[in-house]
Amino acid sequence: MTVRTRFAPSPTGHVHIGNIRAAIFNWLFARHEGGAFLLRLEDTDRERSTEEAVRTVREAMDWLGLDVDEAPVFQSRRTEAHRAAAEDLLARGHAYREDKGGTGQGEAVVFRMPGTDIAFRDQVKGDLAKKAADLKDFVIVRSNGTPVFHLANVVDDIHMGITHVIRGDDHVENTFRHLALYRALGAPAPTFAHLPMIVNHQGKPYAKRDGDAYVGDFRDKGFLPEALLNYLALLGWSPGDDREVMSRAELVEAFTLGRVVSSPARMDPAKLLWMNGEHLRRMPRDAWRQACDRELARAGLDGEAAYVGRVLDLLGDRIRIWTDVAPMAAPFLAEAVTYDETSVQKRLKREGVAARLRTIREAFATVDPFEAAGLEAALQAVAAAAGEKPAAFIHPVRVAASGQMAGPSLYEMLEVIGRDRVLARLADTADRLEAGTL
RNA sequence: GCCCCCAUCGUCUAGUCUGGUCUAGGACACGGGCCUUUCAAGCCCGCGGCAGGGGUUCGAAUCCCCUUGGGGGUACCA
Repeated sequence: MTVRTRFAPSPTGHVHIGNIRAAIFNWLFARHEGGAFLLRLEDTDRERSTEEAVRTVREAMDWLGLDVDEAPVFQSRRTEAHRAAAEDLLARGHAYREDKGGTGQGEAVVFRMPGTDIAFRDQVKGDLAKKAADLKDFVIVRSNGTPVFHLANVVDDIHMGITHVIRGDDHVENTFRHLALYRALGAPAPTFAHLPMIVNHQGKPYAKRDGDAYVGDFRDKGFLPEALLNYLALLGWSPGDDREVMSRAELVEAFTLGRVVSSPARMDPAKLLWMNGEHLRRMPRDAWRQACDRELARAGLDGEAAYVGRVLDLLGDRIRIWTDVAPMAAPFLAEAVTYDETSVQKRLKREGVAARLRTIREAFATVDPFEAAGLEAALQAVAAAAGEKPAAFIHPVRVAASGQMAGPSLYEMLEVIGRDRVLARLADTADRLEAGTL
């Protein structure tokens, strides 16, 4: 039998990473098994379900590369099938009508639990069982005629031919009811796998309004989809060997439900960032370049292609996330320097720095060609003549020329920034230091 | 309250099913060193864990029980 899995979100807003991880595991399993991965929008809550939200879900999936094999099923269009199933259950004595809870709003359709213990083997958690006494009858169609989640979910999974239900473990209790429903409906039950929850950086469960938790936010913050996919796949699953940085293909190849862990995992932004850097470094050079150019354009920075290429080469591995590109490249592409406050405090606001900047400016002015080797020699000579350590010049020069105390090799950086701008910045910084306007 | 699930370094995990090869391995983070007169990358070193208590056994991270802690469920929500 061909494997068929599905992701069944209710499109009520953003997709947070707990949800998308369920989609990722369903997708990985389907791809690993050579099966199909489907999407069902559980949009029966008409108040909160919007087209906008549906688009958000699909964008998040597209971005992560979770391709769907068949047209998505909209649960709201399957209401008749749900009601028909309820009628069938009623007709065969598996359900009854009752004003449960005495709402006075009419009678709901209530499913009759079989009165037997129910057990199943969860692919992640192992054998799970529930006593008949702990299993109560439940409403499947409200008194206003709308189907309840449990009914709709099961009827649609049967309709879609789902063979493996892979979902969050907040659904384990529901599974006993769903199993009873499958049996009453005369359909074979799928295999179940319940994924442990994932909690945020503070160790709290992801709530509806949890900043930082939406898939779109990760894209906006400059993460690579491959990195998020890889990181999330490793939250609750491991390949069994020491591999961590894995490509999409490697993940698909290695994924099995048996290796999913059963305890909850905490999101670690630091490790995600590290992983992003790893994937960035493995990117094909031209794609990397294109993405960098896009980042620069977005920040309103540009330059002649070859020159930008030189700058980017200089930055290289220092870029760990797309949002690093613009601020790191700015000293090379923007006319005005943006001074980093900490760097200014630490390297410029020191005794004698202004004077040293003027001295080194004089020396640099005579360096021709304005290249790394000559600049280094000049700086060494100036330091020696002044009886100071090179560092006394190196650090202030770096901040004066780039605004930051971190960056590429100093002399190469100066060479790329160019004579005119370097000399101007050294003079300007000395002026501002003396005027106290820095 | 009742029912269910979970528990290895700060974090993610390997190891648990099929007790010994585990004086518990890897990764991120952190500390130190090399490199670099910055930062990043790379390399080396270090720090750090089987929640607690009882059993079973020649032997337990691995099996059993209890406790504690965390999570989920207990809707005419999904």
